[in-house]
Amino acid sequence: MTGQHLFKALADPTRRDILKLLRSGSQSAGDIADHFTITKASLSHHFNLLKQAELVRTERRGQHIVYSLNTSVMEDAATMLVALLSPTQENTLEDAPDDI
Amino acid sequence: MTGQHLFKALADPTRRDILKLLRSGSQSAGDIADHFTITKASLSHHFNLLKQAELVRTERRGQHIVYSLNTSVMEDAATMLVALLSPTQENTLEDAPDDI
DNA sequence: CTTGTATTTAGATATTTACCTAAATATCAT
DNA sequence: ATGATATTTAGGTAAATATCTAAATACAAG
Repeated sequence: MTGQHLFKALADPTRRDILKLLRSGSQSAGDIADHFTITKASLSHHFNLLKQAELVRTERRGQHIVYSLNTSVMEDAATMLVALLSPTQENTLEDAPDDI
Repeated sequence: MTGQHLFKALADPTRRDILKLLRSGSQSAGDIADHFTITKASLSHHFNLLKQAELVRTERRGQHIVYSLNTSVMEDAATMLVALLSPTQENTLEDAPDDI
């Protein structure tokens, strides 16, 4: 996992709002759309990016397609973030060469 | 901490590479630039976005400007990510933190 | 105070992205 | 099969972003 898809998916406020919505339970694309002012076509585009990042899963139920959080990716994401930002023990700013 | 700036900053591969570099210690803008093929001007733009997200700090040392990770933001970021993706039983969109 | 080095800012361009409308696909109900 | 509903795909546009070159700023050393 490169993080490319993940962080890109998280970079958009609409997509983060979709994720927030889904925290309270799975919803169909149409139900999700009721919470937004943009068109369903635009939302579908966002759904695609969220799926690409594996942040959500889909399941068809008759006419509806139900979106739900893929919670298993959450730990990976948090781990990735920590890994990205955790400094190694040596070398902090204070240790930087004082080459003034 | 806005989340908007954070995830946007993390969405770009060059900026993530800058952060990875800084994990092993603070470096000046020029030293960082040696690891990339893009111009220093372009990198400066990326530095600005990383600063805006409070992912890095700067300190002037003579002619150099030394960049270092802002590690204090790391826990906030991880917490934010977990909050965004953790399902809840009763939360609605209104209950969700706005600033994620 | 002038010259050299380090970094940023300004202005321009190419690519990417978010959004829209319209059309296509999939399922359900009659 | 026909019509209605739900969702996605296609095609196009406007805004945002990454990048470049050139110019400006900040500091150090002579």
